[in-house]
Amino acid sequence: MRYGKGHKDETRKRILDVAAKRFRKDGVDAVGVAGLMADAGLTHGGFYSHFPSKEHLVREVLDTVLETRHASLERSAASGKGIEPVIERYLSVRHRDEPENGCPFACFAVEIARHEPETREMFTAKFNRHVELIAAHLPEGSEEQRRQRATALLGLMSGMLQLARATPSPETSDDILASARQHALAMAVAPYA
Amino acid sequence: MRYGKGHKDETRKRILDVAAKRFRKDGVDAVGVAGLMADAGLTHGGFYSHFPSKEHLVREVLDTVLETRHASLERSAASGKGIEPVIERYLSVRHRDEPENGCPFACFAVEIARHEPETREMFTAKFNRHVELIAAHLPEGSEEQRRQRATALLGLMSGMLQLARATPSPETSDDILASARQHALAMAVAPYA
DNA sequence: TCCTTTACATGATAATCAGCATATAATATG
DNA sequence: CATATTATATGCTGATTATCATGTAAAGGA
Repeated sequence: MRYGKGHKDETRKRILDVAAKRFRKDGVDAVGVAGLMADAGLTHGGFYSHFPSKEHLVREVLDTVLETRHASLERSAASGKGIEPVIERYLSVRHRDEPENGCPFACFAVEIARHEPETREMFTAKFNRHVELIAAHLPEGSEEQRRQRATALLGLMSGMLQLARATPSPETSDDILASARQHALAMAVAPYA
Repeated sequence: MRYGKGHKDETRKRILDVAAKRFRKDGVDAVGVAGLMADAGLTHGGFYSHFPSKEHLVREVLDTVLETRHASLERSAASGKGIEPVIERYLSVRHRDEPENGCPFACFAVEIARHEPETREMFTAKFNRHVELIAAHLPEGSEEQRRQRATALLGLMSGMLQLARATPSPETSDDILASARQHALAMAVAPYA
């Protein structure tokens, strides 16, 4: 059946949104095309008129989620409140409990290492841009020092968020988040030596 | 055909070893029982006389790899050379390029968050024990401070190793490892404030 | 009003998955 | 030497996978 103008674009965006959530929540491998389309209120066959393959969808999801994440950080940076609120939000209970809306670095880093070079290069380009943005808002140190500090900060936060998510006991998990916040904030405000 | 004494135990261990490597290299979901058994020089049918299900294998692999890792850290600790060589080895090019023999925290943290509570509790128990062992070899600070520092250290190293693995450009990846080493070593020798 | 276009549905494909039932062959035991 | 045992192989199951070919119905243009 034929639908009104712009209908296909809306549908395509809906598939992307659903995939972006489910890939982060359940993992790329665990999400099938059929289930994905069902979640979007469609049947599986139509998928291939929107995306040439699942792999293409994966790359596009990755791209948009990284882009969205970066834009969000830019807004936070523009607010002029410094990096602390960003860290607090990243290592919050809410972010731990909502991976489907959360950081793509934490969700996809391990998976991406196994994807095609093209996908990995896209990921790295966005990663570097993200690091630069964080570095620009760190106090003290040379540009290179701040870039390295920003890289370590992102690695620390992503790694700790994963560990907090893996831990079933709420108290232990909260402890991990608390340790993470403490060290991330310290790392953000000043270099070590 | 009937084999000599101890043959089945050897075979079981071989399956475990192959799985431990392939799960880390390719991810749990991407590894099928048939392929696993083929890699062990067997056919798929015999698998279920060794393990009741793939899920049981996953848990056992996790258990043994975490145990092996812990024993390795204990040996390093017993050598009396401090924590620095451990950090250097963790954030080495070799460890980055050989995930199949590497740290289970870095490989499995994201996957484990999606597994059954029982599996996650086992993981957390071994994680805590590992943190305690690292903490015991950190200089300065109260016991609680060192525990938190050890947690952050493990999160930092695991997160950075993942990012280094995701990065296709060798130079950029080496940069990430260098940043990680610098900050991990600083975090290890002294508290922040 | 008719006809073309198109967004999606339906149903089929071959491949792969975990899991299981049965067959086989060799060894340990009598 | 005969027999019972058992580790693994073979081949099946039904479910699920990604992908594709064809069908259908409605909107837009004539």
